[in-house]
Amino acid sequence: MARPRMFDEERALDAAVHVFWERGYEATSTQDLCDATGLGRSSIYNTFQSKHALFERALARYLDAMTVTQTAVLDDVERPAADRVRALLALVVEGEAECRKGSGRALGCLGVNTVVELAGRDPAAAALLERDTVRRLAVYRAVMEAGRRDGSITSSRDAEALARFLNATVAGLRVSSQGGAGRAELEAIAETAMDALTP
Amino acid sequence: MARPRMFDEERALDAAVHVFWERGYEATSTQDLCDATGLGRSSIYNTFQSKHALFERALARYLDAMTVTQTAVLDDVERPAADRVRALLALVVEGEAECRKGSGRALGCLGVNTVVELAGRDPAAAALLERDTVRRLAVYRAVMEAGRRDGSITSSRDAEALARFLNATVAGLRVSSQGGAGRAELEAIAETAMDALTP
DNA sequence: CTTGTTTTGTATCGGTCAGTTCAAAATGTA
DNA sequence: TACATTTTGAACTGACCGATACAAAACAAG
Repeated sequence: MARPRMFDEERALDAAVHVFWERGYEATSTQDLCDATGLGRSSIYNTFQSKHALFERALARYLDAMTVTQTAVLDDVERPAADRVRALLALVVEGEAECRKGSGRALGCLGVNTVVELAGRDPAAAALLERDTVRRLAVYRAVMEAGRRDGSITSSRDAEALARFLNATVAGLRVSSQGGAGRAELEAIAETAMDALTP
Repeated sequence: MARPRMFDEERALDAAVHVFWERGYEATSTQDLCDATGLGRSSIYNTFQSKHALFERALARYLDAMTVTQTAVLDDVERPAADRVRALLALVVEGEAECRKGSGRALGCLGVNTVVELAGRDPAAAALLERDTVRRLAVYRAVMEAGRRDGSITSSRDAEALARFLNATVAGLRVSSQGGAGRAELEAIAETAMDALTP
């Protein structure tokens, strides 16, 4: 029928995620996207319509993957809920330490980065982030309620507040990491945060 | 001797702070800076050398003002240290609620925003932020030690960890605010964070 | 008033931005 | 092999980027 694509759309999307993650939306040029994906300009625009549309798809893909990963850790019903929360924080710390060792600098979280860079003036990005935050807060709330039931989380605060606190703690870890904090410092933050859940 | 300036350099700097705060470094054009400050291009470049140099001065000015304000709250020796920490968090929450009511959206913190946007690839910005973080952590550490002495902070964690945790909490509040959290949610986060200090 | 010095507005610089155009290349089908 | 359809690469578009050139304007000192 027609000439077939010479590239895998999902692989290209992953490459785009990585560039946006490293450089942010504004600082990433379409040329950067061509270089990172290995695609020509025509293929990029033919497949993804515009830089902004590509960013939306990249962000959605990142948020989905991240939330799936986090949910897997938090839904492990074998362990006490507090342990699962600890595991989530460890995952974040590990992720930051990992990419710091790999590329020399911490990347933080594309979600957090985009909240800071774009949420205030890009309604499409804000909507994606808002939807993801709602979804993630629900998972956080559930694990807090489970923690109250299994006795591993003894805070008297309601699950909603604890979920918000966990969300803020993850963001705080990410920013601290980008600000230069090393693994030991991030672990200290995570452990201290746990004290608010199990005093 | 020569023609005098028709503008106040510090007022121009404040306008630049505001514009960088709202839009970030990359998304702010030199034209935006002209509009915000009311200066012509010549005056901007004649006074501040370059967009980047202007940003450095704006960032330094912001960080100084912010740290001075926070230090004033945390050094109020009349009150128990835990109350001072609570007051600091209230100040952050209040600041976010304020600018949300004013401009319709939360601005977060120029320091946090710059950590996220630039710290990884702009050594000059990273150095300013690093210097400020060290300075602020020292103040945080001092108030944690005071809290242990006056008995208002009962956590057994060392002051360094508590200071890092407070720093991360402030960043988490800022990001949560930019992500859409309202005053009540921010207050819940702040109160929950306090539980880690005075369990 | 002139002179020397600085600021200011305007016009402009080369470069890069996101995005388009278009013809050549590459396929499945007939 | 010839055709229809799509992808691909390269050249190109107008707009905007940060930064500069330069002369008119505005002052203080003499």
